[in-house]
Amino acid sequence: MSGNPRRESSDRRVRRTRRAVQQALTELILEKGYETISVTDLINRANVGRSTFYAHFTDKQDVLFSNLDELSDLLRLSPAATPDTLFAFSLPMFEHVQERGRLLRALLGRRGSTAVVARGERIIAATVRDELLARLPPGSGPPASLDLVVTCVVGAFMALLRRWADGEVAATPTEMDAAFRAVVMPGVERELAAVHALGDSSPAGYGPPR
Amino acid sequence: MSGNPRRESSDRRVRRTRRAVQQALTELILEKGYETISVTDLINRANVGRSTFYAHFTDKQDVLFSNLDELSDLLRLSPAATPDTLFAFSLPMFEHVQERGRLLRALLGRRGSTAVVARGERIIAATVRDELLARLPPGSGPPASLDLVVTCVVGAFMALLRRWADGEVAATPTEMDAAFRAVVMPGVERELAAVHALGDSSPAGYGPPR
DNA sequence: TTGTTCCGAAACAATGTGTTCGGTTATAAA
DNA sequence: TTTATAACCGAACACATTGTTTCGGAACAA
Repeated sequence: MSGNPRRESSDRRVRRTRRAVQQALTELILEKGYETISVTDLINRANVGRSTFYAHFTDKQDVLFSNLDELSDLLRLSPAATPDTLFAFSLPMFEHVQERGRLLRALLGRRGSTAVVARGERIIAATVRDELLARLPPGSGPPASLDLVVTCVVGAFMALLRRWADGEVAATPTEMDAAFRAVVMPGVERELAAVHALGDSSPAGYGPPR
Repeated sequence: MSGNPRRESSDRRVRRTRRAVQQALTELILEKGYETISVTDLINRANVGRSTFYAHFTDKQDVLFSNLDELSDLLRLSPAATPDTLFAFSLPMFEHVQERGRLLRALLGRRGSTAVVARGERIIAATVRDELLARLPPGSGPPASLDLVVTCVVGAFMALLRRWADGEVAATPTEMDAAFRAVVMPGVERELAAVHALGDSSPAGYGPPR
């Protein structure tokens, strides 16, 4: 039993221990990738007793998440702060990933953690959903297709981000953002227009462009 | 040393053993999901000795792939067979996943195998790439943005497929296909038109829709 | 029938996980 | 400064998983 004591402890020893483990994790991620790291690796690198580790963290994943809490806040940028452009998160996100450098790239790429990707996916999905909802006629409820559109958009974005983090593509954040928008925006705007035209929340009017 | 002896053995015992293990795997996947299955689980369920298992397969993953070889062929449908409509694979794919029922859904969903998803991703990416290349002016080489577009499209498709396999969305294959096309096609067509208009392979003319 | 090949069982080393416990030491508070 | 306390270490433990090896016996193709 331990988990995350939300706030920093007053005892210097626990701060020391927690930081040592967290830092050991990021070092090891960069060296061998997240999945192959064992708790034994972690405590050796951190110079921390086994029992001590389990007094602070339940898991390898627990350490990872304790490191990612700050990041979650950073991801939650501009939910509807700029209501003029859709998907405002895209460019800042690519930029942020580039700045934070190797760690984030290691976590998002192929040798990274499924859990981190899933977490990011959830946060971005919520953001996209909110943005789209704000663009819909206020009266009607969310159209049935909303979640599918959100899934598409987030899927495309995360795929770009993952490939980019893997270094398989050489491009600037601006180029990545442009590619994302170029593929996704026309379809989304057309969707929004269709819903507005129908007035009602009846969403079945897709049909292939044919 | 064993791996996959491409063809069926003539020895009945070998066939018997391999099938038992393969079937045990699919049963266990449906019961507990792929990731948590251990080799020990497998040999207990299959009633097969430990040494026997390793005489036939190198790995848990080896068993999985031996089961999936047929599937790979099924995925490789209509690469350019119907040059009139883009992304012809989409609808048949959704339909196929629905027909094949629980096993494929279990493999693709959240509790499924990363390896399977990655494999499917690669195959579909190759298909999408070929389709788009066929639509480009024949003289010029592939524009630099091609791979990004492919990544977007495949990312959106796989995200839809995964969510659907997870049962989080109740929709028919036709509806899924329609959602996919509605989001993705307008942007892709606009891209293609842009490249055609520029005549040359210079692809930098994106720019956010602003 | 006969020689080959496969099979099951058991034991094995190696590695990892999560827990417990007694002794030591740093820390915060008095 | 003293002191009670909470955190630490390290070793040992039980347990699970993996992949290898070695048998005698049984099924198989010819």
